Order: sequence, then C-alpha cells, then structure tokens
Amino acid sequence: MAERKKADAKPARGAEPPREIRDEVEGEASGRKSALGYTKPRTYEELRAVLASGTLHFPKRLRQVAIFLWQHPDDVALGTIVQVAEQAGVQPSTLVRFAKTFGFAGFSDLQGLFKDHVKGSWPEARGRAEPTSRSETHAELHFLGGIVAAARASLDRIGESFDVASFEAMIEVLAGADLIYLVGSKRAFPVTAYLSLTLSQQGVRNVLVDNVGSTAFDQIGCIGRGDALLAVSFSPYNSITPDLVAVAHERSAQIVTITDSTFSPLIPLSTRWIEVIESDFAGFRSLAASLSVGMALVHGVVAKRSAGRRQAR
Amino acid sequence: MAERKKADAKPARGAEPPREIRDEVEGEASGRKSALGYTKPRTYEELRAVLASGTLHFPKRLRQVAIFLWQHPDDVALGTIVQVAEQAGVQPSTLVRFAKTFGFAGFSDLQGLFKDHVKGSWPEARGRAEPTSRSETHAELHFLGGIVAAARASLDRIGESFDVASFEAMIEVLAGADLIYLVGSKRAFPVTAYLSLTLSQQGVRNVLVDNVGSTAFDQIGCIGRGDALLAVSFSPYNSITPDLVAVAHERSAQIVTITDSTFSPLIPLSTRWIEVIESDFAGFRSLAASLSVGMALVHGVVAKRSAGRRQAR
DNA sequence: TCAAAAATGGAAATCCTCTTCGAAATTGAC
DNA sequence: GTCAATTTCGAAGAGGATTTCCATTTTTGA
Repeated sequence: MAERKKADAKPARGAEPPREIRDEVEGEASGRKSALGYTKPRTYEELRAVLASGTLHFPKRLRQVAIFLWQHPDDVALGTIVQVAEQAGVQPSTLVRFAKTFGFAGFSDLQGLFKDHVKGSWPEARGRAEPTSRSETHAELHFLGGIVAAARASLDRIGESFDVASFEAMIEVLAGADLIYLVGSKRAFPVTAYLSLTLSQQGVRNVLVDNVGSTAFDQIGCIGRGDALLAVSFSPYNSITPDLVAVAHERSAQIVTITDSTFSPLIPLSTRWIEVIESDFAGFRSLAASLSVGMALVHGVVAKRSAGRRQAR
Repeated sequence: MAERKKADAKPARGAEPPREIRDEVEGEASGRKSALGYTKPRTYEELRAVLASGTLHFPKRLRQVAIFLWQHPDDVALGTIVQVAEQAGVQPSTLVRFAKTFGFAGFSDLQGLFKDHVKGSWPEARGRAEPTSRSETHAELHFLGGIVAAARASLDRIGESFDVASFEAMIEVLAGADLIYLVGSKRAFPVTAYLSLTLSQQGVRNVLVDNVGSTAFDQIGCIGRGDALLAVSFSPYNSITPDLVAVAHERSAQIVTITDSTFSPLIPLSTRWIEVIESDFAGFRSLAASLSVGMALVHGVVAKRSAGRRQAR
C-alpha cells in the first residue's frame, strides 16, 4: 500500500480524463483547462456525491470501476490494487486511470479516502455478527450461510436507504398505465417473471417481454403513449434491456426502473427509478431485495387501481 | 501491503518468542518445544481472547504493541507497518517480532486478521436497519416492510430446521448427473430460471423446462437414466410439474425436489427432497429461502464437479 | 465507410513495504 | 561489577505493489 507523498501529477497523456468528464467539468467551471485537480474530492462523501450526480458519462471500464467503488467501499479500503481490480473485473491500470480522472495522484491517493471513511465509521461495529456459528462443520453449509447472509444484507439495505417519493411515484405511473410491460434480462428475468405472474393473478394485464423467439423488439414496438414499462436491470448493463427501454422511450411510453446503481443507462430514460443494491456471496448474487421491492410495487398498483375504481362509481 | 504466501518461518534467532511468553506457553501446553505455531489465532476474536487472558507477560515494547493492537484495531487493519509502528511508538521490526511470537509469518499475516474483522463487521455498522419505523405513515411502505419481514422470516427458517443430510445427498445426485433438467411452474419458475442461468454461467449444462411452445413433455421425454431432474414445487400442487416429474420418474431419471410441505405429490417420486417453507404477507409470497437454498445447491454441484475433475487427473 | 480520437490491456519500470539480520542496549543473576 | 541471556534498534536486501507507457482495440464524428 503505497502512500505516495508526491502530488506533482504531470500532465502525462494517460492522465487526461475521458472526454465526457472533461467537457462536464470545463462546462461547469468555465475555462479551467487543467482543472480536474480543483474538483478532487476531499472526503469519501464528496466522492460519493460526485459519482451520484449522475451527470458523468463514463466509458465502460471506468463505469465498472465507479459502480464497484460505490457498492464495495470496504473492499476498496482494505484491498490492494490488484485485489480490487480483480473483484471489479478490470485491470489495475484502469483503477489508476480512474483515480487520475478525479485528480488523485494515483490509486493509493484515492484509496486513502476509503480508508478514512471506514476508519471513521467503524467503532460502532465491534463484537457483533456471528453469521457462521454452526456452519463450520460442512463447507456447503457455510456457503448456504453466506448466501442467506447476503440476502439478509440486501433486505437490510432497503430499510436503510429507500426513496419513498420515487417509489410512490412509480406506483402512480404503473397504476395509471393502460398496459404494463415488464423487461428484465439475465439475473433480472426471474424478478420480472415473478412480478408478471403476480400482476396477472391480481388481474392486472401485463406483457412480460421474455424474448422467446427473439421477438422482444417486436413486442416493445407495440408499446404506446398510454402504456408503462417496468424495467429491472443490474450491472453490468450489457444485455438488451437498455436497447428495449430506448425503443419504449422513443415511443413515449412512461418508464420506471429498478436498478442497482445510479450509473445505469436506463436512468436517463426513466420517468422515475429506484435504487436497490443486492449483496452477493462468492459471486452468487441475491435477488431478495429486488423481489421485495417489486412485490411492493405490484401491491401498490393493485391497491391504487381498486381504490380508483371505487371512487369512479 | 504484502500478502506473502510463504509461511516457512525458519527458526531464526529473531523469531524466538520472548522468554516470559515461551515459559508461559510451555507451561500450559507442556512439552511443545516449537509450539507457538500451534497456538496461532485464526480469527481476530481468538487473538483478542489470547491478549485478554492477561497471563502473558510481555517485555516493554511488545506489551506496547499488544496494547495498541487492542485499542486501535481499525488503524492496524488500514495502515502500513510503518504507520502502525509510528502510532504505536515502536520499530517496524518490533511488529514483525510480535507477529512471529504468535506464530504468524509476519506482520502482513497478522494484519489479515484485522482486515477480515473490519470487513466482516463493517456493513452493519452504519445506521441499524429500522425497516418498519416510519412506515406507519404510508400504507405502501408498511406493505414493503411486511414483504421484507416475510423474506427475513423465510431465511430465518432455513437456519432453524435444515436437513443437511438430504441437502448433501441432493448435491451428490445432481453432481453425478449427465444432464440436469430443471422444472418449476408458476411461482417456482423464477427460482428455476435463476438456477438455470447460474448453472450455465458456471459451465454446468442444464435444460430449463419452461414449457414455451407447450413442449415441456417432449423435452422431459428425452430425459435418460444418467440424467437428474431438479423440481421446485409449492402448494397448491395443481400445475403440470407433478406430471412432468412423473414422466421423468418413469424414465428412471434421478429426481431431487425442493418443496414446501411433506404433502407434495413429488415426494414419493423423489430420490431426495428438502423442505423449504416460504412466509407470505397479505398473500404475497417470498422466494428468498428457495432461491438461497437453490443457489447453495448450485454451488455445491459446481464445487463437487470441479473436485471430481481434480481427482480424476 | 473511413479517419481521428479515446479508451483499454498488459508488461516494464519504479518505488515502497516488509522482512531479515547483526550490532548495541538492557536486564537480571551471581 | 561482571557476564550471559534477552530484547531492541536500524540499516540493507528481497519481494510486492503501484505506476507508467505504448501497442491495440473501440468509439466517435464526418
């Protein structure tokens, strides 16, 4: 863990920020050509605020980094650059590039913020958590314990930070829609599948865009102005979901999104969105939080619709 | 932060424990001449217990170290050896000596314990999860709280009663199968869909019997003696799942089942089965427990298969 | 479709950290 | 007070970790 003292970031080629970000910054702080140094976040919270602003358009790998930093601050604080790079699925050099983008001297400099943050917010944690009590005996039981813990952690996170306003606005949009389309690929598909089933059982007409027969775009092509689309999407956002949502957006449908970071490409297209972060264990990711929030959405839609019908009489 | 792999602590002169401690240990574990390695703590808690025992008489500098480790675990986890040494008021080499005293390969090895501890107990540290506190205000939030509580209850129940033997037998069956078929209708479908995805991502060939095009029976009709079928089924058992499983049974495939009661019609047909009970809230049922158990199964199968392959070489 | 610009991957170079080891200082027994 | 055993110090070497650089790939804009 190098704690380099020198901060004489030479304007080397590799140190230049990606274009979108440079434009962004120069646009805001008009005329500061070499200016990213000025915007270097001084605390973890500042960094988080910058990342969350959502106005930054990162290229693929840098976005991957941003998402990982957002979701695993403790791993960033405690790991080496190699470990962090592996977990984030990028090259070590990408992390350095990312750090320089924000005016840090290098990864170590950036990591300092995370260390300070962990140090500052840690003392409460002592002597808690016995998740692996009887699990020691069998390795597979240990894994089961980990998976369950991840699910629990995901559920806990809902309680900690939940955007009630967005959530209720999403219900509003879906309840007001003529027909509800559901889109979710890969990991998100089980979620949309369950929501679709539940909606149908509750008498709410809906279309699950499952891409059977590769007809997803044709299905979405029928979406109209009065319809709404519920998209569920997790990083990496490399499935067809963004493309499908883009089509719906063009056709002026209302779009509401459940996603796991503010960097989701769906957010700019969405009328309302809500962030749901799922924990994972050994790379196996929970769906517990997304399912819960999704079910609550469905319930809200059903409740609102039947309330509306009652009033209409 | 060097994560050294070699643990071949040669009995170099500097590595010998100070006299008081050696006496202490030899007194307790009578006769273990080279024994400090045996007492190497495996977790932070273990180390803390040893330090707390109070029976150890350290020389001045080493005592200084012990006190610092006790009082500033977070600084130990996050700092370099030089930083820790400075803060503790000792030489870096003293920290290494201290670590070796307890059988660690060096400071990095010791520090690993502190890192794990911080990592493990950190996420909980911020704002203690109060999911249903302000929920009273909004009806929909109350519902979300209920759904989350149901998911939690489902997860809790796994810990309470879990048939380990059946679970491991199921892994055995699936790992030994030529091809794995997955069957689950309605509510169970999201579970099988996610398991199918995960299996594929882990390189385990599988067939998700999704009944697209109403071809489920034709698909199952191809199952053979060397194959296995994982069925997921919840009450009421009125879907096509029992019929599909019956076909597989006739064709002498091995059948393992995740179900929610001993009355499931699948149980007589199954080689092994496991009970997973999902809680519900206002009729909206959780899938958290089934997904967790399913994922653990997948992981077990992957682990067992790769272990088998390793042995085969 | 092509050219230019940007972003990425990967290996070499550099720098720092951790560890080792001998010398100096301290302790305690006789 | 002296000697031997133990502990501490601090410099130097070995080994990683971080950073830099450039060839290659990807994206952007005309």
